[in-house]
Amino acid sequence: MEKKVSQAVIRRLPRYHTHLSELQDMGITKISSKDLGDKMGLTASQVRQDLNCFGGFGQQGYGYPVDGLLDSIGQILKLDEMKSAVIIGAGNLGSAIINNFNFFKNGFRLVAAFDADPNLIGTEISGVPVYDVRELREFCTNNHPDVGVLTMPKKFARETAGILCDCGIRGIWNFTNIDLHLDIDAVPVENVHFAESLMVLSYKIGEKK
Amino acid sequence: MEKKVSQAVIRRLPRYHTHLSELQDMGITKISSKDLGDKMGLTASQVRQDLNCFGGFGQQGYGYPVDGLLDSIGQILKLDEMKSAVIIGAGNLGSAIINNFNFFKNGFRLVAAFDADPNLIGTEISGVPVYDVRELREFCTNNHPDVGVLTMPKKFARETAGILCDCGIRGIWNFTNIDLHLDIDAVPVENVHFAESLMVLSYKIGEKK
DNA sequence: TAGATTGTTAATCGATTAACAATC
DNA sequence: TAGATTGTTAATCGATTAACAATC
Repeated sequence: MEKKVSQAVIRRLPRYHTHLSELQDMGITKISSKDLGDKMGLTASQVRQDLNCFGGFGQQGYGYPVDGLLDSIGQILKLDEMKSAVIIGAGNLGSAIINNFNFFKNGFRLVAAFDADPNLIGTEISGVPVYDVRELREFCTNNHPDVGVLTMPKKFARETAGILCDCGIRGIWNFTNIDLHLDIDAVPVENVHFAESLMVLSYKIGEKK
Repeated sequence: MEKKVSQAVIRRLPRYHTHLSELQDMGITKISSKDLGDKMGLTASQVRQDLNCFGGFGQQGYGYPVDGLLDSIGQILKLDEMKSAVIIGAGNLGSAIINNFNFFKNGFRLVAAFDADPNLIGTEISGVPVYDVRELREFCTNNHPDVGVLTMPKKFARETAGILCDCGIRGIWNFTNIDLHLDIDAVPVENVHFAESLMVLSYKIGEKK
């Protein structure tokens, strides 16, 4: 497992996980690299290369066991190690994520939300308490959450990311339209940029004409 | 402009747009490929290669004019051509997107929302009327929206995508955790997969340890 | 055993980086 | 003019695909 795994492979891992889950739900117990590749739009060769970055999960002449492979990928993605998260920004987007997103299924427990709005502070959203954002630093110092979810207005994003990093956050899940990519090299950042995604769609539509 | 532009370049275009906007807001009028690359975490060479897929926007010995380049990239992304969109699913996530996301800024007008909940049907969310999802097909046939935004429960995603394609939709912006990539080759799909993003973050955190 | 399909090495393809002449 | 920086070609690097021996 000592070869360096490329970014491209890492980004495909969650897709393997999703598709294998689907197969499991359908009661399928084994799958060949050919069939899995067809389902995902990859070549059989690529599927085998990808999986072999992490180990030999298959069996010659047979294929891959769905259950076993799903478990293994879950472990590679560390979905089995429970982590804690806080969310900063409990407005529309923040509360939508709190209410809708299944943190637990992805190995996370959402322990607290933070906001500046006095009408929200002190309430609960789907069982998650909303605290005053001014208490963020103290809370993190005491409770060292693993991940910070950024759903506040983007002008506060850098400042908030700074506080989280000060307190030893291990990762940032960024929903603001700001490029946090490079600023904080030490802490991994994953961006969910709605606008970028829609712009790409706009471009693709233009190409079709 | 006849060279085929790679997927990798296309995905960087929105980032150029975002960063150039930022520069413009700061009152900066020109930028070199070196400085823009530093800001974005790319090499100067890559910046020049990327931009030259679409034309020579710079000037030797000077650099790139921020305003002009921003405009040009906006045109490449077709942000200047107004398109219409409908959103299917006006629950938590759907309403969060309706309320928060600036469609107009990205060249879109959100003309209608659809839902199955009788409590929502007939209401308005941020000025967008919510219709019965059973009227989706008729509405699209009559109004031919350009893009469909999928924010309904994932079990209805494929069926809904089918209806939209029947009615000649030009693009799909998919927020459900389903891989619509390949099903409908003719219609471009852009996925916003929260879960995949968080799984990648989980993996990266695991790597750091 | 024969057929199927993996794991893995080699070949190809494409994307990034480096280099440099052109030119503002 | 001299300095800076582009546009573009060539070199390098990495990722995908093809091929095939190993083996279930």
